[in-house]
Amino acid sequence: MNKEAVEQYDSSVYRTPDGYTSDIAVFTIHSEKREHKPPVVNLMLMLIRRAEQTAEGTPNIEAGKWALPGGFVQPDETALEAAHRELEEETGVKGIHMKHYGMYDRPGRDPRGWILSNAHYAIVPEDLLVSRKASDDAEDVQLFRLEELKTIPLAFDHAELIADAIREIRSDLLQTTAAKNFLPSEFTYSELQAVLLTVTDDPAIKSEQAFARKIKTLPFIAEAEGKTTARTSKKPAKLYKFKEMDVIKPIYTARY
Amino acid sequence: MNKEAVEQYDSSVYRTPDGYTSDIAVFTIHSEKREHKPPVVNLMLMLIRRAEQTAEGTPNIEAGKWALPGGFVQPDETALEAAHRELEEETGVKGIHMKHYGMYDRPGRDPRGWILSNAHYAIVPEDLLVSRKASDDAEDVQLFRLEELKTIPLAFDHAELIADAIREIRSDLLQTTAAKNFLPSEFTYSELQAVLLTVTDDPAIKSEQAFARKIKTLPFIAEAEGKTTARTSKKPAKLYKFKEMDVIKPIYTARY
DNA sequence: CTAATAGTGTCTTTAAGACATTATCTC
DNA sequence: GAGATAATGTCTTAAAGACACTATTAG
Repeated sequence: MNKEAVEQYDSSVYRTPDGYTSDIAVFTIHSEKREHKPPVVNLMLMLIRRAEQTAEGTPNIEAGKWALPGGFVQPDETALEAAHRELEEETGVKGIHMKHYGMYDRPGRDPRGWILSNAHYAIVPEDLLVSRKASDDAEDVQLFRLEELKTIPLAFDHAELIADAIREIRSDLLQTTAAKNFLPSEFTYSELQAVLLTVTDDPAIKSEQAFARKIKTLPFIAEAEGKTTARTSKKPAKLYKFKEMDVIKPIYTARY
Repeated sequence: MNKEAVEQYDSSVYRTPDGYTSDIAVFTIHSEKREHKPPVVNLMLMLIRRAEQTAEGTPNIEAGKWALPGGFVQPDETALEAAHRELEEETGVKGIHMKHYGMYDRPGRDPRGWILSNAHYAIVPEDLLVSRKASDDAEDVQLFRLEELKTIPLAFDHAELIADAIREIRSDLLQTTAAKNFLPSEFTYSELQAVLLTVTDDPAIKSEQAFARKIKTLPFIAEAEGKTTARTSKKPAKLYKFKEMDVIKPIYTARY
């Protein structure tokens, strides 16, 4: 590295952003048990309601509207690290799957100035969200079904961030092995199927028999030899697990 | 919007980034004709050699190393707009396909300070790059085959940006209709096949007969009725075009 | 026994894979 | 006619789709 060059560099010739934030679209799958009927399984998004006042007691921007959790990135961390830190501060959840999916930098998107947002989506198993920090007022943190999102007031350009997050998680669930982040390490065919059905109505995935057969032939899924569980039905069901491998299925071919 | 809140907001309580840059991985497909043999077709990446001195005459950081073209984003534009502007300034090329694929913000990635890089990849048909601006010294702008990239000195963390760009364009070419950006609006099966073969060796794509048959059944490709061209062979070949549609092919199913 | 999910048998239909053959044109 | 790419014919094999049927167990 050229030391002289570093010292001579004058960043003041360029205008610099007024802030760099990390936002998180936290998804979970909510399963609602019903008597004598299969459970209603839904993909849900966690939003927080912006407070009327800031911590300093001044009126808060976009107060009362719903927003993705997030906050300013510190100079000694990446936005991904900030997202993990903020999600833990907000919900007590840590160690979950998180992925960058977009960058939002349209001039005027935030009235406070030139503020960049690095957007991530997170996948959180439902049970982790239930054991949420007591410090959060339940009124201000809420899970929404995806259809509900059109009907509530959203802060800043978060309607756009959310629409993009949904598109991203949908394609990741169907085209990568991302579904594993909603599941225990060993799972039944019907558990995997339930995750996929939150984002698709493909008949080949909808049919129990077809899917139960298909899962055995998928190169990225292995049987957990000999293991079964009765957690999804009275009859014990075989357990499967994801293999560690990259999957690219070209749209131009049929097989793997 | 809450006006009082805007005025009371004090951005100085947070440290702000020292710069926001937009970088571009410019890909093109180079086709080298040979006598009595099929042409050698390769995916190539354009890089620029960093000057010894800045425009102000001071020593340049990372001078002499190869880097992705790019530069600082202005407050009145998005990084995507900046990428288009910079690519035109650099190569005279405009109106081409450009896509965000990553954000690079690791502390220390740029010795000049806390500098964020919003990375894009661009797809440029080869003939547009040939008519490059004369103002560029040919020595300092060069196309590299992907294998060559391991052997040349790269500036900053651009080795990482480039590796991610290659992964992204590879998966986009195979899993989306991105290949259309390397092709004329109407193309033969062998032209599409040549594009795909730059990023895959899938036997179903490699075989002429198999691919010529398969292209007729793809739901996102239509025949250009009655039209043919002889530009790829002595025998006139049918022309095809991409339909305007989203394609998601789940890894869990066989058909569309 | 009933109800529910798990899992198999089997037949039909469709598509993939392989390989040979024909078509069209330039040189 | 040689040589190149384009395109089809046809046979074999594998997989998808459909539907009936069996298995296991809680209540």
